[in-house]
Amino acid sequence: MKKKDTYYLTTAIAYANAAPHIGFALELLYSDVMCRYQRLLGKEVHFLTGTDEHGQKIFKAAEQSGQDSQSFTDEQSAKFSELADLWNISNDDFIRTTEDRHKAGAQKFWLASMKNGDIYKKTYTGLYCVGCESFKTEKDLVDGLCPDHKKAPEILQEENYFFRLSNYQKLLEKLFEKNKSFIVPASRFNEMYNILKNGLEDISVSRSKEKLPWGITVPNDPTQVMYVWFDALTNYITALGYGSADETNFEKFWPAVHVIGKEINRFHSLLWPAMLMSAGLETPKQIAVHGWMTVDGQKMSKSVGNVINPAELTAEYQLEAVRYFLVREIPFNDDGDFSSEKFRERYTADLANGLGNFTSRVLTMVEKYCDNQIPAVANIDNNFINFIKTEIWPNYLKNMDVWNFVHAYEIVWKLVAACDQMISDRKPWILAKEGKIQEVKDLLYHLCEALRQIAIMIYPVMPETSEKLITQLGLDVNIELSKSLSDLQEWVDLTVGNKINKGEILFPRL
RNA sequence: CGCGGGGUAGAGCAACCAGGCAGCUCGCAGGGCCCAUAACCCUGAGGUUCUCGGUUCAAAUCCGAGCCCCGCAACCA
Repeated sequence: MKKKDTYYLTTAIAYANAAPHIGFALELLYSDVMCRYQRLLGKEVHFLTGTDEHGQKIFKAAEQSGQDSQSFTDEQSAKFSELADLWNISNDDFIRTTEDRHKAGAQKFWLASMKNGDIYKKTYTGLYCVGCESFKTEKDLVDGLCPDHKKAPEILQEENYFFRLSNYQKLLEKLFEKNKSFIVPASRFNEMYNILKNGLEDISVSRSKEKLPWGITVPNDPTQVMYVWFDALTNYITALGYGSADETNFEKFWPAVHVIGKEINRFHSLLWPAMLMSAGLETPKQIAVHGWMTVDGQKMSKSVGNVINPAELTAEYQLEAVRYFLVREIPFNDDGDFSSEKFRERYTADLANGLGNFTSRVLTMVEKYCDNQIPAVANIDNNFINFIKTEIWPNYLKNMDVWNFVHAYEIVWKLVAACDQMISDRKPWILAKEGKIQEVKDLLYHLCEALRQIAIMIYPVMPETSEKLITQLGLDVNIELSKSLSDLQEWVDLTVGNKINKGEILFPRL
């Protein structure tokens, strides 16, 4: 089974107990950039996102809102798929854990794991807080009391199903040793590797239905529902049709690259691979762990009141600019800060004064000096071509490949700066006055071609701007974007004589 | 002694692994230009590289001690 031309990427599924958080938008965005890039590389991409809709918190949130759980989650989940549309996310599928295709698959998965002897019943004795309706650990308690309800928890026994995570200690270690980029960045890999080496214990993977009616029923035991994580993680394969009559997509696309936030790394890097091994399936290709966004240097929190609503953010600023800012400013492998001030700075410097102004000056000159047409070139500047070919593209590609979008786009803007500098050096307005019109045309031809290549490089992060640029150069968007990246990065003859379409200013000053 | 990351111009970061003129972006000051969105180009100012000690011809870099910030552990996105 050959899969080298496919690329399957998932975001974590968002827990749908509240309105979408900017952090999830960021995760969607990183994923979208990578998927669009992979499509440019010619891969057949399958991009999945969705919502996680079971568990205690959802059940309670629904109760509080006075709705039944299903209509509550219908409403919540819609907000997330709307966000994906609003942010121009190119996902191919959107899964909800309350869908039948997921529930059926999750149960199949349970049975596969159970058949291998990895799921067993055990009586669990724990400290149960009636107020919270959940078990507490010693560490949760303050002075022996539940911090939320100020009551001592009861000692309660419950029979649950457990997953033999401990069985996979050795196999997981092997997985980690064999593939050092199983988790990126390396710091996250090390974190998990250390936890792993400290030893894994079996974990409880079901709850009594009596206490928690909102979940997927354990196969052959109507008294129990699956623990949300055991349920949720399987979305990555149930969405591909695992366990259904048609497993074509599963065969074709699995295993996945999982894009997740650092807070759920354990579940994805330790529990999930063990679950997959238990069900006799391939482990994920990679876990890519991104950092968090701070606002004005502070952690976002409801009590501070600095939580950013993604829809409000893009209502205030141009979506493409927001996408660029986040990708350029919040490094994938680390935390990064958002502030209006930083946004304006980068917008003005990179988009308005940088790319936008550069586009504008080039197209205006083509209008003015070349009768609005892509000029014919007499002398090719090999230094310039080599610069793009050897300094820009390889660096761009190398960084995009490893989620280093910050550097990849830094490189692209180096090209913009080099072009601006070239205009200053050659002074086309003087050449024009001196009647050296072919020299002007040669220069402008090079600048137009550079602009075309820049349009391709920015496509993953600013697809609409990319298309605008391509159109302005008198090219056909559909034809250009259907070409392979190796063709697109070659220096080509733009269609000489093509009319350019100078449009609106790309990025007006704020 | 739980594990790990970090402290470098006003801000954000690079250089550290493998010691050799401390670099980039933004901001600031001055100059140039007139194709362009008051944009663009050039020059300049600005550093006790957290502290103390050690190794070395030479330390931001290596070693030791300390101070401070942060992440994971702990269903935060």
